[in-house]
Amino acid sequence: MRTTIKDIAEYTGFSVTTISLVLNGKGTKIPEKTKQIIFKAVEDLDYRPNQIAVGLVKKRTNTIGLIISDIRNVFFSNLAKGIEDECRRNGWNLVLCNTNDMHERDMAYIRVLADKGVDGILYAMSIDSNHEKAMESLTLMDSIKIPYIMIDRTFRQKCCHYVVTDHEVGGYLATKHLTDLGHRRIACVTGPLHLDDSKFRLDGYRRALEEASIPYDPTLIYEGDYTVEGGREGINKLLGETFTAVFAFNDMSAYGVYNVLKANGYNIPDDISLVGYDNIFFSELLDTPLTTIHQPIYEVGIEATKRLIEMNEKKPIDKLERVIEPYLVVRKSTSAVKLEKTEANESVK
Amino acid sequence: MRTTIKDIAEYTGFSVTTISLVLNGKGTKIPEKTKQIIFKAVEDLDYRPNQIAVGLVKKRTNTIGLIISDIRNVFFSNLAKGIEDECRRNGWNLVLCNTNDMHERDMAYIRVLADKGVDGILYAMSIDSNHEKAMESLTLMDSIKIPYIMIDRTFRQKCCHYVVTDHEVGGYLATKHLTDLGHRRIACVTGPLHLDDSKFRLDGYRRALEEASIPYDPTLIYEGDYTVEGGREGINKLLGETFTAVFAFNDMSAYGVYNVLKANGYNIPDDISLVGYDNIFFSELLDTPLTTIHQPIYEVGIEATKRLIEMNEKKPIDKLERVIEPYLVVRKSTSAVKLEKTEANESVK
DNA sequence: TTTGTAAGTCTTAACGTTTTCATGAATGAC
DNA sequence: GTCATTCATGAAAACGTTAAGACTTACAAA
Repeated sequence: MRTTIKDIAEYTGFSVTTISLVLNGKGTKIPEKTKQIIFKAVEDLDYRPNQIAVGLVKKRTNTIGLIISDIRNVFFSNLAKGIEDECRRNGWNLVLCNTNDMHERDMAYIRVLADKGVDGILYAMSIDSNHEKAMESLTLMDSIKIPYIMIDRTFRQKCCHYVVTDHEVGGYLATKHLTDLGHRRIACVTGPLHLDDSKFRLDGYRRALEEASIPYDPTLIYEGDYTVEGGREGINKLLGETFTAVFAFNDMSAYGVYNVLKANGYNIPDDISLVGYDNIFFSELLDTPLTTIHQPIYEVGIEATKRLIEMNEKKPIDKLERVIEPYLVVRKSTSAVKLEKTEANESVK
Repeated sequence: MRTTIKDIAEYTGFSVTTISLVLNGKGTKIPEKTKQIIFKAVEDLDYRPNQIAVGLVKKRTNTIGLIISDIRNVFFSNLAKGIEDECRRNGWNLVLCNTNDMHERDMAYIRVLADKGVDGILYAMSIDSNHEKAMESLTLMDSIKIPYIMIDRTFRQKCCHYVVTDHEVGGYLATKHLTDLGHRRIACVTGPLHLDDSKFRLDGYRRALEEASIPYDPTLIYEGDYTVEGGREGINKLLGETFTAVFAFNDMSAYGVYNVLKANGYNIPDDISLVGYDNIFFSELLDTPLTTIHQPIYEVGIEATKRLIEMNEKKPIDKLERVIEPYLVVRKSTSAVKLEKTEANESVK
């Protein structure tokens, strides 16, 4: 079978301790000659330490667990890539867990990862987690005593480490861009509003509205679910109202809006402006490239991973609250509101 | 710290052996009463076996390693989802490795996965692997004695297990669809032609051409690299030739072709028909939804994972050669060739 | 000569399980 | 009443490492 440290010991005539010492750079008292013999043997026999055995005694696996809803979601695969890239740079590994946004899977995976002895968990909570469920999974997290960082989504009721983008600012930037273009009736297709990220984006939307002295009109808000289909349904509902712009809370639902709008003969942006959120790379490939909010999600992955690894190296951190700023990417799906349009809306108002 | 089996032993007064026996369902001789006591203790103390220790003695980790180029690639994230879903169903886990298509990373990850004691590896070889490199990584694979299955890409020179889609048939279906529509000058933006998958797709293209008695014209072939940018470059080069249809060897490069074509004032499909390959979800969202070849890649993931797990359960399989059939998805980017166009081309010819 | 120190190496326990084999008690057959 | 068998359980080794500490030997200082 595989070469073990005992094989090296026999081969060289030294004890396993000496081998271990040398190989772990702790052989300060070991003369160069002995080291050379050992290194040569390692080479000859192609020895590499069994990491399971190492893990058992060191209680370290250099492994991170990532819990997300679905890796097929471009948002999450970007995140995962950032995480894995940073892992590799540090000689760590990543185990991937998809929950399909089901709370019980969050729970199951947290336990499994603990059993596997991962050294840290990056956690994007399931979308179906209400207050109680969120509390339950975070309590479980705390109980297993493994460092963890919440990514993308926070849960304000509980104090935990997190690395997120500033959803409020993102919502604000998207909306301000539209108000700056003269839009006053701006429809929203949001994400699930029990989620902090959606809530914050809506806060940003309202702030921008206020700044432009535009009253908040709840009839222009449709609570979606971050899917293309949700976007389609949302805009179909919304089409009964009057508006000159739509702010979709992620690019996927923006695609749904985009499709339905075009299918109904609307011109984007001449008739209706559209802004998305996420800046998925597909968004620039659309016939009318999408104006959107760029979330540096790859960077969130890197940052969170760095911190998680740090937590294992150094003493525990007080409280990690890292907020990364999103920014607006203007493309072709937004334009200044047409005068006639504005008048038409004014009259309806 | 964490509850260990010793804690359960102390708590119940039984030995660790008895606990282990009961918990592993091997306590045939252990009376029901004892079992109840032990189960209760496990419940009370919230005991779960340390999988690292289990792994060390059983030499099983119930973990699969996945080596791909980049999880951000929608193709691979679909694959990964299939794999992870099947893993979960079997109580297995997935460790994700991105190589960015660099051969040395293939090599490094293979070793790391072996060190970590994974029970199987799913391997999509790096795109930069020439014959020699491919041989090198497969030799390494063989040497670590861990079951592995090649996915998506094969390497004909070496006999290994694989689960792939039928690229030849895919290339044939795409091309036949175009010849059926009357196209006779069909340009290709291929993938890297040292890869079997690209080679096979081209074979399929030629077969369809032959069937329609159309001579193969190398000037219509551009060797791309499966990226949007590659698609752009390809079509720009190709625009010097005359053709009425383009077959892009994946959807990503089809997007590049699509963009450039539209930017140059061509109408799709009236002026030029376009067919892609992969059926990425985004393809149906384009203003002109893309006709493409659907690769059941999620299913490839499931199938490969099933087999890999089987290999661990049962005796080794002779040779796994599973080919999953792709199929054509007709959307709006292809149409019958216009008569005038055909004449124009004929005259050029 | 004794004592101390350092160099070079090894013995042993530990990590948390599973598994082989042993042991003692109870039961049943003769 | 003896022996064999079954039942119920436990001791100990093993998995492949690391690490605390012990043990030699050599040499220098007192």
